Amino acid sequence: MTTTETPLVDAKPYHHGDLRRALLDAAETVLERVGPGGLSLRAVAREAGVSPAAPYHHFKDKDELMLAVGKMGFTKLNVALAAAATARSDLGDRLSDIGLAYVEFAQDHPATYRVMYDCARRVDAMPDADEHDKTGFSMVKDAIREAAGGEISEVDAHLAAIAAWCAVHGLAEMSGFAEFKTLKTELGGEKEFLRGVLRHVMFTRPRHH
Amino acid sequence: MTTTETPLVDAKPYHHGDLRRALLDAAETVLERVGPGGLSLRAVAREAGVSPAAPYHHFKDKDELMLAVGKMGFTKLNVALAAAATARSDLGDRLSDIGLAYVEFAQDHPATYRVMYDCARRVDAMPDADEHDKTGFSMVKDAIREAAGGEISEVDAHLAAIAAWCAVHGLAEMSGFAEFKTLKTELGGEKEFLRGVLRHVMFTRPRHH
DNA sequence: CACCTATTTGAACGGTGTCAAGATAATCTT
DNA sequence: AAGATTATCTTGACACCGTTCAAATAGGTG
Repeated sequence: MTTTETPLVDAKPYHHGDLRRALLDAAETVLERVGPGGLSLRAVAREAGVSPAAPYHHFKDKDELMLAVGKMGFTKLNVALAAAATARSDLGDRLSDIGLAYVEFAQDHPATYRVMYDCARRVDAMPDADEHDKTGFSMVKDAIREAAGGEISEVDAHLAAIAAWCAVHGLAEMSGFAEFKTLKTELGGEKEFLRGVLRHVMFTRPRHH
Repeated sequence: MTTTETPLVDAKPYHHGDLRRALLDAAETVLERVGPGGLSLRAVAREAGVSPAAPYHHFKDKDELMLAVGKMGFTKLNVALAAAATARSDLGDRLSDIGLAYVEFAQDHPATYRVMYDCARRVDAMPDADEHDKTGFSMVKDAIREAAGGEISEVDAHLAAIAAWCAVHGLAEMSGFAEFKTLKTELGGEKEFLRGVLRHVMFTRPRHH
């Protein structure tokens, strides 16, 4: 779309063969190896087996590469959330299933998750963040309406969805903190701890009636 | 304590005069000027008017400097929270007053706030994070018990406090997102938006009775 | 074939974190 | 008070980083 309209099948356009894709994969590999702060564009190029200047024909900037990585991450996250939302929801309710999947995704790909939100913070840089968020967001909103049994106003559903999103994001970033360790063992495990917190987070009716 | 036991009054020990303090101040200045990603140790030294190698006699690493900056930030945050917790709480309840102060602190010092949690994530690097968190954390817990009118178990109060902390942290990081803009104007302002979200976040009784 | 365009390389520039050695100034010992 | 000691700061250097630009290379087109 942007540059060469990469041929969709067996993409091996010129010298290397879909370097753009290879760079994205290399970036994710290096990312989870050395963490978000230690990642260098040169290391990504090294991992992909090309010269340090090669990436500049596929991404105008290091930032643009990171942006693409973040976008990929959001796509994967939404897949995981959709899977959790459509699974059978007998044990917990759907809302806390989604929240659990969210936190577990962040725990499984911590560096990628960090890059995702480092990108998302720069609004101008993510013009179509709406598109990505909306899918996850609407799932949460639907689950909230379902949990409230229809007796919730549109704006309250929206606020509750934002609250849930914020809380789960915070939990994703802080679930590893040392202060929570004793409580986790006390409750019998990581998952039980997360469910416990989520039970408090995802309340659907505001106080003050 | 660590090095020279800096004389408490008129601290101008050797050549420059309490360079450690000057470096911390310079770091905060540069931080809020160029953002957390763009901050360089050399720029901090430049701002303080010393050579690039000078900081290495007061901090073993760039990381150690950032850690000290983060610690300072947590101290300031706790001051702000304590002020909000002890103020008259007629308009909103104490819980949402604290949450509001938290988010506003993060909005006023965005780069410092980022450094704070970048440090806090590395648990090994913040051995006494407990000390700092506990003050803010116990305030939240007390406010939760107050809001629940005493009919809340210890573990539920703990979980609710964690939930509130996570949610407010998430809100602090995402309150600037573009998706929330229309809702903000619809609700009549930033503060009203924040109160609205916090009303959903800080519920004190979990579902499933 | 020659031509053109996209891709990749190589070398270079300024900036960065960090360290070793030397210079400088405050403190300690006598 | 004078010399020895120690802490502080500067200078210079190294490797690495992001980025650019001219040259080299290779696929597509006539």
